[in-house]
Amino acid sequence: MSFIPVEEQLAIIRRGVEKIVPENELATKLAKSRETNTPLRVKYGIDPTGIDVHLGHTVPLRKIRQFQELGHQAVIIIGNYTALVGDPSGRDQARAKRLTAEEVEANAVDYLNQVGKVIDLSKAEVHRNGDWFGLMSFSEILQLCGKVTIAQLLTRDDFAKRMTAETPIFLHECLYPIMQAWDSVVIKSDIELGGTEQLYSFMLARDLQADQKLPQQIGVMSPILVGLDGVRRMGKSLGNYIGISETPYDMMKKFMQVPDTVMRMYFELLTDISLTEIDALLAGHPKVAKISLGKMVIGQYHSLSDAEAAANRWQMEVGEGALPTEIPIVKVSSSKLTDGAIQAARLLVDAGLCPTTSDARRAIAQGGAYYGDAKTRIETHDQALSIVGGLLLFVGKKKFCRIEIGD
RNA sequence: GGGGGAAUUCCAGAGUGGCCAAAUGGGCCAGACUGUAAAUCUGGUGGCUCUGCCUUCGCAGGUUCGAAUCCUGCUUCCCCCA
Repeated sequence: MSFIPVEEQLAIIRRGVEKIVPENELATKLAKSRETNTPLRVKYGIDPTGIDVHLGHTVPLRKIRQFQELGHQAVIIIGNYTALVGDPSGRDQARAKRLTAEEVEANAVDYLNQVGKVIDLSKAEVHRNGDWFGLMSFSEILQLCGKVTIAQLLTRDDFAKRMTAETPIFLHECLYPIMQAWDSVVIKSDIELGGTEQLYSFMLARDLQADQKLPQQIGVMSPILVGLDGVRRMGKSLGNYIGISETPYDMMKKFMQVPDTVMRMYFELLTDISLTEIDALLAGHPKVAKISLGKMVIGQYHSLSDAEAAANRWQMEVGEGALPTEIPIVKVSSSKLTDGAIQAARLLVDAGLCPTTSDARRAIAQGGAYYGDAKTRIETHDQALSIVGGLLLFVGKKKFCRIEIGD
């Protein structure tokens, strides 16, 4: 395997990367790797705490794939032990729930399946950090802890914030960055990928590597991908994410909801097109650009034709107000009908479109409820609706169903 | 071990005896506008057999004609000192 020139590698690596520390060492490492024909070991750690891999995760994962394509060695760390602590990064509270070892392992397997959609797992090394942490004796742990001072830990941004805010920091959380850094020592990483919030751990890893007389890793940090709200980071708990296992159409709908302002970031971090092409797209109509964005990303996880179809369907159903192609059918018992009809508010609840009668009344009172293929507005909550073969019901733009009579 | 503070409707956060289903902001929902973006405007945001009724302000009791507000006990959480 021969490597392409350092400058070319750098250009690829720098794309969509917020910070490389220390920047100047990267070229040196790449040059040395090229001279000696030795792939760099590129580390990425994930804690198997959840199961849905979303686009936010794919940012560093895509970067790994780029490294793989450049001929370097991907090293994935499954943080089955760090997961027992919970990453304190970006959290102002300690994680409420602690996972059991079994849950963590099940998640890990699931995670790898999904990660395999982005990177080439057949060429990657996969380690579980429990493989080494599980074997450590208490005295070894003490020795490890002896390398870091509390003052150093407190310089970490999120700990500092929590100190100021007078929220608790638990002792085991302090171990998190140390564990993460130790992973780098064990697997002898040359480069570690992650979000910008990982800076502290990345630097700590350098210290520990130096302490062990190992070459020091370089941190390559991606910006945090913001979620659908365009403000907060994409995350499961915030419900503002696009999962890579979602259907093409669901993904498309979500892409179209994204604020215009984040399109550039999405293009840069989630697609491979050149910066010039991005500028060209953004110069055109934002809606067109957004559709292209959606298609490009969806195409990475589904077929291009599926992506195309999803875009067309969106245009039809949302852009042109056509009836949805997939309408869930809800059966309503005939025993609830009086002369083949039923009160509107009650029907909305029975159909599952509204959680409570009060909610249904509200929807109707505000003109957000419709019925029939022509989407006639329901006027009053006690309006009697005759149920004939497959009556359509809508509440707002997003909730709808077709009613069938059943017993 | 000692001292102090706090628990309110999705979140933050007012409310210290009746005018409280509970201010305000955020979020969310619906409507208008639109490119189902943003911005803006309007309305809504405990439940119900809905001009009224019922259940809510950590839990359990109590005082009062009347309690989110007062008292007692309990639980949980935070901070400080050691």
